[in-house]
Amino acid sequence: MSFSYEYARPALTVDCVVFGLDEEDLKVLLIERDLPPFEGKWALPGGFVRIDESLEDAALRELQEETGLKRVFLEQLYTVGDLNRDPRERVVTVTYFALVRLSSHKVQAATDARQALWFGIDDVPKLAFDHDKILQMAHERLRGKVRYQPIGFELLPQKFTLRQLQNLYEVILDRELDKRNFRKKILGMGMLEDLDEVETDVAHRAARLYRFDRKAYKEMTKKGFSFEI
Amino acid sequence: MSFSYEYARPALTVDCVVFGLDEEDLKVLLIERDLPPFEGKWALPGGFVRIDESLEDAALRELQEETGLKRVFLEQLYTVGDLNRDPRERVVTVTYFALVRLSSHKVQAATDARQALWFGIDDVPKLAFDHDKILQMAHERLRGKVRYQPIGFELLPQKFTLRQLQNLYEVILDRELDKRNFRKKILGMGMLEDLDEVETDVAHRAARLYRFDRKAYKEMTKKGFSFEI
DNA sequence: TGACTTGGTGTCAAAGCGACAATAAGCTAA
DNA sequence: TTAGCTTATTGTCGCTTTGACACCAAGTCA
Repeated sequence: MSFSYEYARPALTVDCVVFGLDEEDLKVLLIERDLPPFEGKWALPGGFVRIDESLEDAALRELQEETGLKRVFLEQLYTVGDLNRDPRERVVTVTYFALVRLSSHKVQAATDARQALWFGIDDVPKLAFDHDKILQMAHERLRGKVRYQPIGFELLPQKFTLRQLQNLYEVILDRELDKRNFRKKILGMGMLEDLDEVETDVAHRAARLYRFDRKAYKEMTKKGFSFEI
Repeated sequence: MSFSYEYARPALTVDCVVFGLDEEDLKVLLIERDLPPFEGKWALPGGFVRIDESLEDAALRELQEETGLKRVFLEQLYTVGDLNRDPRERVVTVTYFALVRLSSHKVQAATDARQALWFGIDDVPKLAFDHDKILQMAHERLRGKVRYQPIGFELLPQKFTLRQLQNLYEVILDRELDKRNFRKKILGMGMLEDLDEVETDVAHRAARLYRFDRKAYKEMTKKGFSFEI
């Protein structure tokens, strides 16, 4: 069976840049390709869009098929359609990006992928296609977004310490923040719920645990509050 | 002649949201469709991507063909691929948005369009396809962007008065700004060149003319300056 | 020349920002 | 038991930025 059209059509794919936080390092999820072209090379998880699924559904499906990741929140990033980005033929790809809690997602390679692995953002090898460029764009978007949207919380465990939160911002923004000013600012926003618990199994004074208060945050944005770090 | 593929492929199009400023109103460029579907309805200029042109080239070509507009600066906005957004078949569209000086661009309908016209942003009729949604998204992007990037200058004549600039921000942000504070802030940024000229043909005291100093602005951003209104 | 319209300017109080250091709590090892 | 180590927690102060606010200047027109 085949499909015919009056004019040539580019193939349409989706690719996903998934970020995670592992203790103190920002990581990105990559797969090792099991098919040509670029067989054996590392690449972003992704694949062809089927005619009867939305773009986001395609991205979610490919992500699950190739890495085992389910139910992540995807945000569209950019659509790349340069003429020779795929050696086979004209391919246009819609890219997505996502943030996940590394600890709560087991990854496992499957269809079309030999392996799925988390790479430290500074240890990413040369990627297939123009995926380096896409990854770079996603990284920039992350840096930009984290400053005015509370997306950092997607990357942390549900319960976290202020030190973890600050560390996350320092890793993503790639600069140090003053501990006192950071705490003052974040706590002053009133969107952290103090759980009245402390962390355990640390060899020093235990820090208090907090939780992101989604409801409070929504209320605040409705009233014109604007998050900013 | 026809083209066959093993799997069904969505058609790929581009659509453009072009904003302009007319004295005091924000306008958007629309075309009246001359072909089914939605023949006779107003829509965003756009059309099919050819197999041998980049997405942006396609957008520029369609814009020129349908409205006569040339050499505009396009920025990619979003890619829409819902299943039934086109009654004919599955169509995925990559949307772009642009800002132009209304005065320096004559528009004229051509291919596939009966007319090309500027509509006040509040007087836009019901559009073909899901173009209403796309326009709304573009409008939000514009509002968001204008606050932290000096894009407003794309919409004004090269020489402009501070009143014109302030009016632009008021129209886009949809709120009034304090004249003194606005001038203090904008002039304090040091990216306006005082031309030592005044406007003419006004029935009151003539205002000084300024020009956006692109070079100074670039220097400043290099040094970490961040534009913000 | 007087009335009208818009252009252009400065101050002050409040809030927010960044720089800065000392004590508290809990663990470990002697 | 205690000394020492590590990290948690907290507040002040000066500076800058922000937003509120009102009057005179310049030019046109009748």
